[in-house]
Amino acid sequence: MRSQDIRKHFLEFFKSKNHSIVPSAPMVIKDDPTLMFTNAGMNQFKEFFLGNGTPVNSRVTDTQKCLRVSGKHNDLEEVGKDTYHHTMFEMLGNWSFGDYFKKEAIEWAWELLTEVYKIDKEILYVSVFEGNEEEEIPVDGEALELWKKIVPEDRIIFGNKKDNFWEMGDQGPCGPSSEIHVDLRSEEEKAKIPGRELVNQDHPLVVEIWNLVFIQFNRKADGSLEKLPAQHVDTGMGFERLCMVLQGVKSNYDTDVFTPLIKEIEKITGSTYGKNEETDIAIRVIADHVRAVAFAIADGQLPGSTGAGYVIRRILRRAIRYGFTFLNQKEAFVYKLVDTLSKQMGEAFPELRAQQNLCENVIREEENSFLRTLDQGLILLDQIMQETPDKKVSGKKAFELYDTFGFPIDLTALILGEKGYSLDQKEFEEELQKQKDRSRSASKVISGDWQEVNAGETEGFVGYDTLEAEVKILRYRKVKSKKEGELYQLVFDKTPFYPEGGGQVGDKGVLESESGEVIYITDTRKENNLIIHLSKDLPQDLSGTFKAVVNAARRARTAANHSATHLLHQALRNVLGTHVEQKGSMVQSDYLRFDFSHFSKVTAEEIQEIEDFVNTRIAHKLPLVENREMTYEEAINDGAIALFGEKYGDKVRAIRFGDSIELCGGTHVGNTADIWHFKIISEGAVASGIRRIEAITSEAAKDYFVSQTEVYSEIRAVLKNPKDPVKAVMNLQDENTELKKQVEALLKDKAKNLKGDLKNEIKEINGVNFLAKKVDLDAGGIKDLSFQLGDETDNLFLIFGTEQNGKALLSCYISKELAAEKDLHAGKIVKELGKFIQGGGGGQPFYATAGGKNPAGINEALQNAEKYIK
RNA sequence: GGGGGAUUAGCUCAGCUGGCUAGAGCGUUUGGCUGGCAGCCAAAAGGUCAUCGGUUCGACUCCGAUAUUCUCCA
Repeated sequence: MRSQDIRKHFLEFFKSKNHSIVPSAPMVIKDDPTLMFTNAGMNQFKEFFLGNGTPVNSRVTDTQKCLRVSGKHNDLEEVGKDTYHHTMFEMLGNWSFGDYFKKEAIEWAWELLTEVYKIDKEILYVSVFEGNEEEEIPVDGEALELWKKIVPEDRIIFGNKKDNFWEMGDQGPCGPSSEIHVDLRSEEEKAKIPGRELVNQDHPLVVEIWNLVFIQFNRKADGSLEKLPAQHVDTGMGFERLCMVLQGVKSNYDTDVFTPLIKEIEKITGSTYGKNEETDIAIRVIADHVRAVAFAIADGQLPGSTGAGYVIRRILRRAIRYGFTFLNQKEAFVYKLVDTLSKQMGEAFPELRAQQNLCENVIREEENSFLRTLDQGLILLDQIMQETPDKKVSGKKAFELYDTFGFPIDLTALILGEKGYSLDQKEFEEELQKQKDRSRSASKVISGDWQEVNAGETEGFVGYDTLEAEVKILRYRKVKSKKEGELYQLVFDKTPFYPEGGGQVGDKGVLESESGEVIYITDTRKENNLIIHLSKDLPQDLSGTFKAVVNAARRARTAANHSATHLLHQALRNVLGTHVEQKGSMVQSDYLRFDFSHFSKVTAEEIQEIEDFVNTRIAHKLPLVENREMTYEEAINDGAIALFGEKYGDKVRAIRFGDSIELCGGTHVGNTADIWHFKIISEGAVASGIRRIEAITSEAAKDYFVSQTEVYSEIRAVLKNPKDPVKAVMNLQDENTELKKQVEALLKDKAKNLKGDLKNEIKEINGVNFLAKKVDLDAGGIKDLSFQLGDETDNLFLIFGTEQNGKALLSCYISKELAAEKDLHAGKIVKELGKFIQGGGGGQPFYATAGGKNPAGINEALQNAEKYIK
């Protein structure tokens, strides 16, 4: 069965059991601070488990693209070494939100595997949670009884808390799980060791394929469990593993999910899969990683140096590294695989096809830049080896190479090994750990339990139409972090405060109690679909009704910037072409930032055209037309622009100004006239194929023009109001360089004369050409003069003194030969003479200077100089 | 968000613990030689040593801040 059909059959099966098929959520998570990537099928439904939202259908099924790069069962560094771990994978799942529970979940899972996919019942094992005495959780007897009806008891295994009790995190919904395992070993192997002894033992051919989680508890901050009012089912089946089972192969990489990629890698790199273990690992690493990276980029996540972008960069660099070392790829090649991937998976995931061009460009650029890093690192490593005669390279050195210059540690170890050097791995690990501890303590967040104040559900955001509302506090908690200190997070029954999202910053404002107490709301965010208000303090009395008031001026400026962002988007597509796609935006009160795909610099003329386009629409006073109750399809049919990598609900909000229609949850002005004016202040690149425009509107634009005008008039005033200021400045510059040249020539002339005069004053004393004199030159001039005289006269001993800005300066020059011959040291001499001018000094044997605060002593110092050659 | 590094000629970079009058290669210009594949030889031009401040007799070098950039960690 082809992988495409395996996926289809799964979804169809649950559709026949009254489940709605929903699309995969984006792999990159945008508005959940606790998670960077979707790492399990349940992520997009988290809000339903937490009770923060209600699903349209209580039965849902999907295939979810997931990314795992850390965690108990998957470390990035392990992927590729075996045949069954991945960074990016698909998770097939079926879900019940307070609907069916263990009975149906278990029976349907068995039916699908054995009757639809026709997997031999004899090779399947199931596990049931054995209970945990410490936490007083009983054995999952319910699941056990259900399984007993289907499976012979000798194929039911009891699992401990680690394997069979599922938790989302330290806090939140959790519950026991039942896993289905499959034994793919040969008959001989099975005869030697029974399959049930290998379940959960990390055997590559005895693997878990489906995990059925029964969510029935909530874990509180103190570690205790409470029963949930509604019970849920959350299942996940690894798509790639299922394909392995159904296609009768022994490795995920032998399924048709991976074979096209592997063939292409063989072709590009001229290597063969299946002959050499090192080569195989490299090929698997690349095949796996290119999927993860391409999907992430298609979801809008570019490789970068922070957060999710950094994870993507690391994955891609690992692929490059393996290609570099084991497949001898010294030039960019990973990007060439995107085409194959897009052909193969573009049907199930159309974003891949749409973003193919971008994916290729971004990956190629990233490859080139990393190959440069590697080159640089190789040179540095060579240097380290030269500086290490005992051939024992310290972990500190290797860490520096890794930490500061980005040179991978495994490459360091490999090269050192080849050259017969050893590496202190332990010290390296220690250094790494230190760095981790530093970072962790800097970003640690401690959150307390939610304290309920008023019961009830929250209505959510009501601030499209109003900036003020009478609200009640539903719950609050205290959060402590190094960055922000102690803060309170408050949840209201409804709120006019816009939470940070869709690129727009969260609102600020105040909360007024009936008694007149005022609490400042410093920011508003969204977590698991819950709107959270941040404040430094809590009101004295939490129970009453409060007036929540948004900072209106700030919101108005933000709204102007957000609406301008839409017009800018439209302008870009008009002026530059429809290949322009939004790749990110940041809408604040004082400026806006817009990233978009475009492959060349936007010219000054185009910038002008874009500004004009937007300002024309501002001048046309286009009213806001808002539709909050459209379906996604209706909006798209109307011509609305949706964003890749964005998760849309079943009802969307469309924002329209004239011909600009976008799906958007942000706040906007009522009429484009409220934007006043739009001005681009910068344009530049953020990544290959991605450009960034920064712009300002309304008051900020006014301020900009005012300050620019001020600077301009100041310049004019300084230049005495010339007709053409630009020409005036250019004249000044020309004149300046001309004068500089003249001064230089004059000074040279002067020095020449002075030099001639001084030369005549040189006296021979004891075979040494000696001169001690006060001159009127600065430190640089004296040095110049000294060396010039030194070039022309042998056996020279010079002492110059000068007064500069009320301070005394002495300098001493001694011909090199003379210094060596007579054992003279200018530095020592000048130090001794320095006491006459109340100062100190030093330098080399042949030239030294001293400074002091007593210019009156210069003459005395000069008189004393002669004794050094007597 | 936290740490580390870098910023020197048009380009790629040296310049060690403060003091050799800031250098090299490539490139540019000029002159000479030469029948090519990076032609050869000679000479010259080209630098606010990122910016600002501090320490010092003296700062490219040490310290602090800023900007830009690379990199690791979260």
